[in-house]
Amino acid sequence: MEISSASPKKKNFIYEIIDDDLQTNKWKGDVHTRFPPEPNGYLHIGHAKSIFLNYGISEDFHGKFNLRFDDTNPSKEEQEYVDSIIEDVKWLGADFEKRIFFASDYFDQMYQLAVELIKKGKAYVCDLNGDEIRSSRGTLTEPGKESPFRNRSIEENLNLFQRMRTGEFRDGEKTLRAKIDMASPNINLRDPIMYRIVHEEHQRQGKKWCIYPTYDWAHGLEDSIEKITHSICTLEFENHRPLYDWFLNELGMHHPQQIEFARLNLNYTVMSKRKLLQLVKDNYVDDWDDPRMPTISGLRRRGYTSEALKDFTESIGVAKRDAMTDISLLEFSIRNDLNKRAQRAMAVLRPLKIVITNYPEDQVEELEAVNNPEDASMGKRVLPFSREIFIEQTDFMENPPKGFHRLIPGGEVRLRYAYIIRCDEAIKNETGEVVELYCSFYPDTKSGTGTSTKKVKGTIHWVSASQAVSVEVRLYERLFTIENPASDENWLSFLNPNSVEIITGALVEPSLSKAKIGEHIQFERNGYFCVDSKYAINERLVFNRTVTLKDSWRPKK
RNA sequence: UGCCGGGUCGUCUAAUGGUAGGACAACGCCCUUUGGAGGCGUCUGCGGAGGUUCGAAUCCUCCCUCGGCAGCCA
Repeated sequence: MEISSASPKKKNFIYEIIDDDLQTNKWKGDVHTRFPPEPNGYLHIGHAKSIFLNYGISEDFHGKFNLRFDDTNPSKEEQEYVDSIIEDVKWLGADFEKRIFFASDYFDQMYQLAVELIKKGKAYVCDLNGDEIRSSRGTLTEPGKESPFRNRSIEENLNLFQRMRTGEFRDGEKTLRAKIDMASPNINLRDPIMYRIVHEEHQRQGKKWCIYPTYDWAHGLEDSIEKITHSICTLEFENHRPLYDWFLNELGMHHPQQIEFARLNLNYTVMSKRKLLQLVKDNYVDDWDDPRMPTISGLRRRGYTSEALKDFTESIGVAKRDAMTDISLLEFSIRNDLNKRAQRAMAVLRPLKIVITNYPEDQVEELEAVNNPEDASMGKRVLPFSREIFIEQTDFMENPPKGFHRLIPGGEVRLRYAYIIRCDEAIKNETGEVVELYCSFYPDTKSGTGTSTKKVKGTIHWVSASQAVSVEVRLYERLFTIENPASDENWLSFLNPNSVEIITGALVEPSLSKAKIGEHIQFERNGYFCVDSKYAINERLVFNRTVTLKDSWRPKK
């Protein structure tokens, strides 16, 4: 636990801004942030960065944090997304207490404020259609043309706007626009649209409305109504800030400060909701929570912990420069976390049978194994050992490269927690494939006895044949084969065909038969795994590989 | 040809006129009954050119370069 000080330590440029505001008493000591997702998809790790940033600020400065759904577009939003977002935000540990809000609950208020703007002569109803508005907006280098409806009387605007609301017009027939400056070098200020007509049922408001506010009009109002002090968003809204400020200034309302930071980009994946939706809809992945997805739900199912996600977002920092973060930083965070909390177990992914020829036929020994060498309080367990065991196929090589420390013909290796064995004979099938090993063991080399005079380079994991439990294991690789798939319009062609490998004949030690859904376990020498929540049928266990162990072994030439 | 915002090790990020540092990655070595973990070490960076200054990543000028913006999406 850290000692909280009046002025939290400087973490990034946003903390500096807030520090200054506190110094100058700009907000009378208040710090109030929010996370404002649109419920049009599942949250991803980029959202986690924003959530931890906003929630972290509220914690560090003893302020408040709101969860607010920016549900202003009924054609894209669904209740399923609202539910998943609430679950994910809670799972991340961002405590919004009772402060969960919906922009749609402010629609009446927003409507009244729009009327107010019309009365000030700062907004007008425009009859131009979409094409006409676009063509009259001008270009990046040329000013736009003023709408012929720009100078309607206040009375006419009031009347028309009211009739827009009551459903007298068809979709797209009219809009309400702010009257700002069609020649502004900032295109967002060229009489932006505040309301559009959409005859569509809203997931929370039903058929109450057929006009819906646009982001630019709505967002500042939402922040203002909730008395947000620091409205933190991503860089692409930088050009919208003058408009955010314009609306709030004209209305003379509480005026939060918008601050932009660079969104998270991770290599070898995509982060836009549109692309993630396409992966789901077109069945390139199983669902939003597919363990290969960068979604919060996907990462959770994959075995990531919220603590690791938080640690990751803190380690990458917050700044204004566009960045492409290497996935290895994320992997470091999860390994670091799981190393401390995951119980160890023996699991053989691709079994190779060994018969220990000098071990008694019917004998079963119980060997003691530590559950976590990092944490003695996690205790010990018992492993059965017998004449027939399985080891990893990759732990035996007939013609090993230099530096190979595992089993080779005539070579010796230690079986973790058990004995040192020697490989006497490799049995092959008709195609020359090694299918079984005959080995002998040295009785005085039992782990923990200290009676062994032998030294071996390698220690390998194993499971006892008769007690092992058969499970399914899913190994995941990066979803895309290139670092930045989003930069290519043929991004789907870079999907990794080997992003998941399903192994049905893996064998694990018997203690794992009691493993619970979501439990994190390290398969020694293999990686961190997590009991899957979806694929398991009946008694069958399915393990997702969260991440491999760091592997410093490189065959020398 | 417009406006806005950026450019510091391979990656991410500090330094706020005073020794360019950390983390990840990589590579060595040590240790190890997980080729895990841990320990030690090495490597590599201020986009460029001028200027101000005793002193510049930091201030000024110019250049180069990258990103965003022309939805009735957010």
